[in-house]
Amino acid sequence: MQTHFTIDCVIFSFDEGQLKILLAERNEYPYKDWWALPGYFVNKYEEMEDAVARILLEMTGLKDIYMDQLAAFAGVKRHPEGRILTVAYMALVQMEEVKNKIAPTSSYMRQLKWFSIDELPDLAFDHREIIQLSLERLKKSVTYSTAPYELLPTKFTLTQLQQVYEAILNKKLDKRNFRKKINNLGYLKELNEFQKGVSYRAAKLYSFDKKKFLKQFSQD
Amino acid sequence: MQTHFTIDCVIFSFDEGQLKILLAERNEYPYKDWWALPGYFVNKYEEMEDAVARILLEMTGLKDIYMDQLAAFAGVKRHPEGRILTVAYMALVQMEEVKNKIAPTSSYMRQLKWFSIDELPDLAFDHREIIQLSLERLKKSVTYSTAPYELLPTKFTLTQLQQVYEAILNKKLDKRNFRKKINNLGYLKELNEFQKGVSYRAAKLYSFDKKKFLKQFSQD
DNA sequence: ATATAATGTGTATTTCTTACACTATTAAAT
DNA sequence: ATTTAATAGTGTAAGAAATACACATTATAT
Repeated sequence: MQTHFTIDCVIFSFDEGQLKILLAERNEYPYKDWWALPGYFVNKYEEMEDAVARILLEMTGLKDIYMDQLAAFAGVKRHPEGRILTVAYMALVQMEEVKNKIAPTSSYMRQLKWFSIDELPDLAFDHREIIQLSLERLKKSVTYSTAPYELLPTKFTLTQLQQVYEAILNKKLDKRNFRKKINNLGYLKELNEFQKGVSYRAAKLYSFDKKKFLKQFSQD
Repeated sequence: MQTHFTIDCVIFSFDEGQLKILLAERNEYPYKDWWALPGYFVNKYEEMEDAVARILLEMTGLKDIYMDQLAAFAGVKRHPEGRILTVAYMALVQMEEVKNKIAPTSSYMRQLKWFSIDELPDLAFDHREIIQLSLERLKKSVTYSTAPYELLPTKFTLTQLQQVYEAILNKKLDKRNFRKKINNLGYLKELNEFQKGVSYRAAKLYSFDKKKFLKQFSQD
């Protein structure tokens, strides 16, 4: 009637035109030496969301990360020593902000590494299934959540935004149609700034107006 | 590092043109005499889904009920005696099938009663929040899940179907536009049967072709 | 000056969404 | 037999959104 209680995080970022997930190499049985989602036990007097924030801070060095609960996984056979219930969360970070952090190690985790979502290794426990669910959730929410903008820097080009959409939806989009749609969203701000450091025509930068976004979706 | 583990069910049905939820009157502290979602502890060696099925059978007398996990609720302060993690599920039943069951009672539950969703009593714990979430989930999924058909008898009229949509979406729909859309779904079967026992023109009956439905949604 | 690599733009077609009102059918009441 | 009451069932036009599709523009590097 009691169960162990952990949280696991599917931490996404966007880099080199691809969605990536941060995985940890386990240094503990079961599944020693396997790759797994970062996660850990929730403390007795700790709120679940605080535990997620704690893990995210430990893994990425960042606070106030976008997070969204996916589901609870509680299979009796998930762990050989009896039920360990895990609540899976999805988190989104900007690669720029985490790239230069020193990956922490610990007794139970040998290293952290970003994997492209189409080059994932074999995974411990039911973590493959959790990732599958997170990808579906991300796909469904792409047009009515802030997800794409959580994955991009605050100033981004429309091409970058399109690439994020394409990575999440896992299909190519038409450039002109995409821009037409984007223009009608009403919560993107065209800046008077341009991309720098590229050896070709610099693209205009845009920013995301979260207030306007929230206003739109609160009316429905 | 361990927690109590329960499941709670938001059991919906459709009756008298309204969505209804089955609630239990508690006979135990805390929240003695309050109304609450039906739920109970998950046994040590019992799969979570089996526990849900067990509760649903107990409350409705039915097996093989549609169920869908909503989310985990794990607030430290949910229960005065310490964390009780609950995984909330949404279930959908046909009122006809449960109407004549004898509502069970037990030491911890005084009675069961169906409440219309806009006449809910005060609720124990965070159950109001759980119901809120279930309503939003139901709304989002109405067009791409089998939800409307789980709430209706196997043979139903288009007016009944429209009423279910209206109850879920909480708004009136135009009859002609609704029927036009429904006609294009491709997974409804027009039967050569008519409503009986009404004192006005009898409406044609339709049935839901789950196979066709699944085929359509597996291609996306 | 030229080559390169990506940016940025318009139109025609089709599909979907919305708004809107009357006739048809059945049972019950007279 | 006729009338009444209640719901079933039906089409069209206008507007909005989605789709398919190709080329001139601009900044940098050589």
